[in-house]
Amino acid sequence: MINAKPAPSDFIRSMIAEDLKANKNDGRVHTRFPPEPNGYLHIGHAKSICLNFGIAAENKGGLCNLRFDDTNPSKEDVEYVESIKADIQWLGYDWGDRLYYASDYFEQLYEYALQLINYGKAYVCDLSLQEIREYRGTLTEPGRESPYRNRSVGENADLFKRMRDGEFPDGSRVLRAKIDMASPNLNMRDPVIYRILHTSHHRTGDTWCIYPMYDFTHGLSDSIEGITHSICTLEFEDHRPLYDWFLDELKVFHPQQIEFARLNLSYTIMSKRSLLELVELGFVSGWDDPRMPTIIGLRRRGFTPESIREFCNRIGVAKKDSTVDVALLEHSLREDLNKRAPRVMAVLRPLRVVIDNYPEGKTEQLEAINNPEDPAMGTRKIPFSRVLYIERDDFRENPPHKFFRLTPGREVRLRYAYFITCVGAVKDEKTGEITEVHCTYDPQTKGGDSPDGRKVKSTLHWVSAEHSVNAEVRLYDHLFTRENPANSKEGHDFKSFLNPNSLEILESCHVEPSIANAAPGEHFQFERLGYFTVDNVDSKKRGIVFNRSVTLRDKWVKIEKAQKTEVKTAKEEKKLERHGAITLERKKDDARPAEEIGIDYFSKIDLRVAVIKEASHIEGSDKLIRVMADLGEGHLRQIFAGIRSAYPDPSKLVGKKVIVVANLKPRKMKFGVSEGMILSGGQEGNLSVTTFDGNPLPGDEVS
RNA sequence: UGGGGGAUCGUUUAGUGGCAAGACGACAGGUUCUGGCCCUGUUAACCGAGGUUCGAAUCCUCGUCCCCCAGCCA
Repeated sequence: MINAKPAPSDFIRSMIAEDLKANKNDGRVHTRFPPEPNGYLHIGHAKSICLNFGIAAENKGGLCNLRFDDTNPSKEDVEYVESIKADIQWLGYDWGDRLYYASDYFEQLYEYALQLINYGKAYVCDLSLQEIREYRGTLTEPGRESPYRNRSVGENADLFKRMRDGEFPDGSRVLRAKIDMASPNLNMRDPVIYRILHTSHHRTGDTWCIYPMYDFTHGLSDSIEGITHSICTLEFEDHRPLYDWFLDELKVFHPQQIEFARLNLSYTIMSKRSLLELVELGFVSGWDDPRMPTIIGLRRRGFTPESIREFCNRIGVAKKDSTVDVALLEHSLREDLNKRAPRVMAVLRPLRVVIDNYPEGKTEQLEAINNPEDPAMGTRKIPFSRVLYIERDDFRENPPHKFFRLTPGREVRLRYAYFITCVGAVKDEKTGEITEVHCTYDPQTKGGDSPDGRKVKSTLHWVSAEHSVNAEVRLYDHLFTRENPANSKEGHDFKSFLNPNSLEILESCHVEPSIANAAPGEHFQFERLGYFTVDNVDSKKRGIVFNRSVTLRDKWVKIEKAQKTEVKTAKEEKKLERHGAITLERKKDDARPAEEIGIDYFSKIDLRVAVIKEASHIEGSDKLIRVMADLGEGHLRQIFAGIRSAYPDPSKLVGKKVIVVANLKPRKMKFGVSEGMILSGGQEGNLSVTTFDGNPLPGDEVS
């Protein structure tokens, strides 16, 4: 049973509860999920699915239909119909025998249209597309009535029948509702309800060459199916008067339309159009690319239906536009997989470890717990031998502060195996890269505990070199670098924020032998790394492939990051102060003196490498230089820098690599908008910008 | 400048005239054979200005800001 947890409460559910109390609709609750089969379902649709099917499930006798809104054959396809059905089922919902298509109602819809004509409430209009637009008026001016508005009922009926019979070409005529061309609601200015489209429909074939529009179709389909609550997204709010108008004029059963805010997720996009673009332009491998917010993409990535449903439960339903933090989605997955995923050991970036005092050729089978969260999942055996692999990240020749892992002279635990002590490291003389680490083990610590109560500061995962299985692992990160790529304030195209590091493929990973034959879709926790799922597309072809579904929360990366920014800020703080460039605003109640500004503020400063493409003096300013800088964003930024005194010939700056504070609020100046700040320092008289000699790329983060 | 909607911790959602609550995040600590899980604590909000009231996030007035609408798309 879905929704075992207490049902969430929201304004829609309260509304339905009120209706039930008033015995509206004879106590029936009947919803529907009405996708248009013109694309794949995404997490935003999941919200709607969970809402509609959820409400039906929560109410006694409640039902939810699946109805395809297939009124535009030029965009729709059976491929999408099938994928949508599969996705809903995978999410765990069941429409029973109530699978419908708006196209099932075409004949009845046609009759309704004829009825409207007979009531004098609809007319055939011969205006062109362009003319209809002109006659509609604007947001502030009323529209004008079509010269065809007052055709007789007989003529309208005749013309409409002939439209159906295919006598007229596409675009030559439409059927319009006769409402009010002066209505402040544009939707009520004689909306089109039928258009001519000589296009084959994926279900009705060539039976029809006229197709009904959404507004006409949707409400009447709801009515035909006896839907009590027709739940849709906010943008249809101003369509509600029209929804109501059709039902009232035709005097048929009148469902209630209720609108809620669609889901937006940080670091991704949700519009079908944009998603399609990513697929068609090849920025992703397909609708099922594990970085896509599509249901099929999330599924391939390793999300479970339970985690998605739980997520939908948590985000709530309201009318406020919102962007949910993707961290909440990730949290829901971790929470689910923590309970269910078996733990295994896998080494992604292998470093060879030789246990010098372990007998050559010997193998031991050590017992490991499958899931500490669920003892019922039992134990398994894993092979141990003299040569092992550990994670490269788990060894440091010169350990930073708070690094607890393996380092020369230090003893650590190999999970479920032995304590080992590092006695040496082999380096590639040319590159300086560590190629092998030598250790000794303490036979007394077999199983991972020391009889003398000795403690170690960390436990490492490992695999036996000889027994491990090679695997490919794909690491994913957010598809976009911006929280809200779709609506950038600067008006950039969402594609300019694609994250170049959203996919990293690791080909020489080693996993423990127990999962050599894991089935596609199986979930595991790779201890200390994250949750991984066997890829269901590429695994068969080329050996086993794992997708990283989500990382484990990781305190060490936070410590490491904090250490880096500490160094960075200590250096940069001075420069910024000297330049007098940044005044950090303190909160009202913040009692700290200004000189004790917290490190948090500085960790938010985004320093980027930029190449200066143009530099020129500005007429009317003896201090500023105007610079166009490339930060690798696909466009140049205009920056005004107060460095003219140091650069009488600004062209010297062209081609120089400099550091730019990239995340400052664009500042309007007399000469234009300044989109950043160039780091510079020095005393009066020897001021200069900070430049680079190495080979950093534009947009590289400076730390 | 017309119409329709919306503003509560960083994010999200409760609270509808009587103690501003939870979740995620962030931060700090405890525990630990996963720097995971778990536990504890800290941080942090009613868009603004008036008014009504013993008492306002909630009711009233006037503002401000944000979203949607000018497809023969849905």
